[in-house]
Amino acid sequence: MINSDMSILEGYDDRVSLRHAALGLLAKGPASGYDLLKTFKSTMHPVWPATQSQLYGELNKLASAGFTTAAAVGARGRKEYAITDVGRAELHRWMTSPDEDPPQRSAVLLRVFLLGELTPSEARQYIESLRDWVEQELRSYEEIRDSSDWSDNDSDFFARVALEHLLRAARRDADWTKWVLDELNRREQPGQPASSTS
Amino acid sequence: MINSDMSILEGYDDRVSLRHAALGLLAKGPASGYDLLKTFKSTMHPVWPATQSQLYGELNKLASAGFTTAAAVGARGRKEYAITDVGRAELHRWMTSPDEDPPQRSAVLLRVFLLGELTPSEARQYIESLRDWVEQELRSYEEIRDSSDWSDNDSDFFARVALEHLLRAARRDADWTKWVLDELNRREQPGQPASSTS
DNA sequence: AGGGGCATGTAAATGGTTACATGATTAT
DNA sequence: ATAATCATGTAACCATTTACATGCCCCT
Repeated sequence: MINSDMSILEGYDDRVSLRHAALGLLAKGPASGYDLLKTFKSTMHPVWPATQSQLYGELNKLASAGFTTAAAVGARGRKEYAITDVGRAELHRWMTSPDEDPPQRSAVLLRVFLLGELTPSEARQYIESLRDWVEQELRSYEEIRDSSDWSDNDSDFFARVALEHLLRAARRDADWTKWVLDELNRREQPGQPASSTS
Repeated sequence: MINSDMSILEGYDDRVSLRHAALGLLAKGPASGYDLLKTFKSTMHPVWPATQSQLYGELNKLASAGFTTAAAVGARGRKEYAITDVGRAELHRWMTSPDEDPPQRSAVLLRVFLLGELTPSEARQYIESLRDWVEQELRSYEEIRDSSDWSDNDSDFFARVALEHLLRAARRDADWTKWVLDELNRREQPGQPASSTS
């Protein structure tokens, strides 16, 4: 009744995602805005960062929509939220319909695309600092991997799978920056023919 | 006078980037909104997509800010924009200060992180369709690589470098989905011990 | 004459960021 | 006491998306 027709079909916006990030975390267990905020600033940061302001707003909307219940109010005005059946249904709907995820934008790629507007030396410097940055990022993910104990439950397993994605992305980016620097060298060498990069 | 102090220091927002995408394209040569729109829908799409509405608005702001001049008005009200010296300075400033790029969000990674909320079969299906999707993406980038003739000028070179990034990212994502499917199989095999994924 | 492509614009809604603001509780 | 931490909220601004709106030029 309540769950299947109207509440989902009206006023929804498929493109939203902090909604689903919060809902997803609440699916793992009840929590307050303050609790969730800590998760968004740590674990979730490389996946779906959120500010305090936005999170509290979204949690209120989630409750108004019936996706969560603002359960007990604890000390210091703490509001603990729990996901409802309607909320689980909405989460499930979103998880299984990745059709229109928000478009990806990359400031890094944009800069790379425009690197011809800088001097060769500036362009090289940009790639070099990018390399340093992604290597640092890689090390930080490796540290997370090595300092956590990953058990075999679903939650840890999929967190590990997500981390593996981040690790591989950082490795590839580091390799790519080195490849770019090689290509830049090759272009600057006068006698050398340019390679045709398979 | 006009260029150095006020126009740049007031009302700017370092996080903006469609501004810089448009400015960057205009740095390669004068163009109209309509011209740029075609570029945003093709070449720029995997880098920094933009809608018609947003682009026209931004072009007007760019002109008001003195970063471009709305040069000759041609047939059918066509406005051709050209970058100014102030505009080049602003582009340069942005290109060499990547400090605070907008934070990255990945709906894919978010779903992966929450995959424990689906049944094993649904989770597997999600990864499988992701694999199909990224493989298709990879093929489309390969086609661009193979059907263009990349000359040695800066513009082509850096476009090729950006494309290489997209190619490697797609390959990496495809490999990663296959790794995830292997891990899922391993978890479902009863007698087999789970691998500890280096 | 009429259709298709060229060409620009505006309005409303939403998501995200920054900054501001307030108060309660716990530990020192 | 008072500082740190817990805990939530609001207001203003900006970027982005969707939908609506308009008109000109060229070809057949």
